[in-house]
Amino acid sequence: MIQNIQIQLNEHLYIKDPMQSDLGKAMLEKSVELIYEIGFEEFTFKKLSIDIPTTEATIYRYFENKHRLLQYLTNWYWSAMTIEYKYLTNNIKIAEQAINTGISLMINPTKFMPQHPMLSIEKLFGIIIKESTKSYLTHTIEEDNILKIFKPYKDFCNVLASSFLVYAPKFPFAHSLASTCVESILHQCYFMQHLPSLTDCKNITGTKSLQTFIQHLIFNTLDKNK
Amino acid sequence: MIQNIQIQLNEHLYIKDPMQSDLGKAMLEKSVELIYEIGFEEFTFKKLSIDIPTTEATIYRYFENKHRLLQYLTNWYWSAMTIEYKYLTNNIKIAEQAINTGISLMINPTKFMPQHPMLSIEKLFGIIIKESTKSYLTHTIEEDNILKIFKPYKDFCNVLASSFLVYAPKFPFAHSLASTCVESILHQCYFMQHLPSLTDCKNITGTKSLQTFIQHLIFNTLDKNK
DNA sequence: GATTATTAATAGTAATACTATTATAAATAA
DNA sequence: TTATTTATAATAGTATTACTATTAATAATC
Repeated sequence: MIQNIQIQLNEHLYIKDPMQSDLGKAMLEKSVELIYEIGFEEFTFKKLSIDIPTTEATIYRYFENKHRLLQYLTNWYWSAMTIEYKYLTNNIKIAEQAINTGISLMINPTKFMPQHPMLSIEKLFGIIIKESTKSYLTHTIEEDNILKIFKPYKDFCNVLASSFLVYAPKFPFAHSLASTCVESILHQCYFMQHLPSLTDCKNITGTKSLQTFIQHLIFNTLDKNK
Repeated sequence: MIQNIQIQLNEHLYIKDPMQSDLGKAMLEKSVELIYEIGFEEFTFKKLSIDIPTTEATIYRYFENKHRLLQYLTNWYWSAMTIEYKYLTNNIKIAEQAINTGISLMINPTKFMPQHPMLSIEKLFGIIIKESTKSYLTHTIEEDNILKIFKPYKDFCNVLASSFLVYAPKFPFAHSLASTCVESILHQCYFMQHLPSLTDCKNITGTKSLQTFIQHLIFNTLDKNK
């Protein structure tokens, strides 16, 4: 586990860097709690300002809108996950083992990621499961992409795809499989909680069945293409 | 292709059945066009009322809110898809062939689904790709689920899962694989259009590469469990 | 033709998303 | 030390959104 690493994020995500002031840090901390509790649609800067406490206008001096704040949080998450994955697989020579580590990390980020003094990884994971697709399923996707807003998410998918290619160098769909796995894990977690008939995985005993399913998906697909 | 089938939808989706009046039908037709054009976040009943034309309050007499209207459209889509899948695979004895039909249908609904006098399947498919997850990633998920709002989506996943089980009766993750495939196809379509580095599939030549990827995913996973 | 029921429009309100301007505090220079 | 600049936050707004109570108009039935 890595500690005390300041994650440098895309400066288009904020107007004023929230990490540079106590008030900004409070915005991040409280926004994670509030979005986790009431959901992104119900979340407003007015409500956040009451929790901090500060004024609505002050939050607007840090973030363009609530959407950018969500992108800030998802960027932080995927940046941290990429660092953690690289760290965890650093001395692993066997590709299969690296991939399994990646699956475990994605399913149980709280077990692997270091505790953060400000951001609750558990709540952040909950936000990633429920809200993260809303950060790119928007009408501003093209502009945001030009600003490199989705780079951390792409980076994570890319390091995962690279591990797939070490295991099966001729596999022609490494990137598609990586993004499918990332999204599938998040979806299956959501379905386990809220729409259990859409999954065979159970929440009990540490989500071991989800791990098995994703292993099936990845290794059976890759084995035919080794 | 099936034609002239009136799809009966869950009555909790609307206050007044939009299919029972010309004004209601105009709401459905114009909402598909408008959501397709400007996206669900920018879509409001006020804007829709100008397009129809009618008043905002009148639309509220048909739908509780814009969220229910989105759920109405996604329910219509998955109901129609389930009917179409059952029709297309009706006389197919070979499970592999049925599954391949399902994949084709999901990737190219416009090729298989009958033209609809009111709803543009092409635009509706675009809405499904970009907006459909927003119909269940909400804080009202539990209440909505009790009202059986997600039944058509579950039904489609279930018929797909059933085909998987005909092909590989011992496979323990048929439902997870079905929901993963459905979501993966929609995601890969979105990534092809907007974030191509997250996929290996290309939009050109009729999305054949996506078909190949999903076939890989399904059959390699199922083959090991036959 | 009168009564009842259905449906749509008018006219609102509270909350949301945002911004221009002012006030306050901190940092630096004279 | 005081004056000046700079950075930061609060005040006080506005336009839009989401929604509703009430009234008006139309159609159906007695």
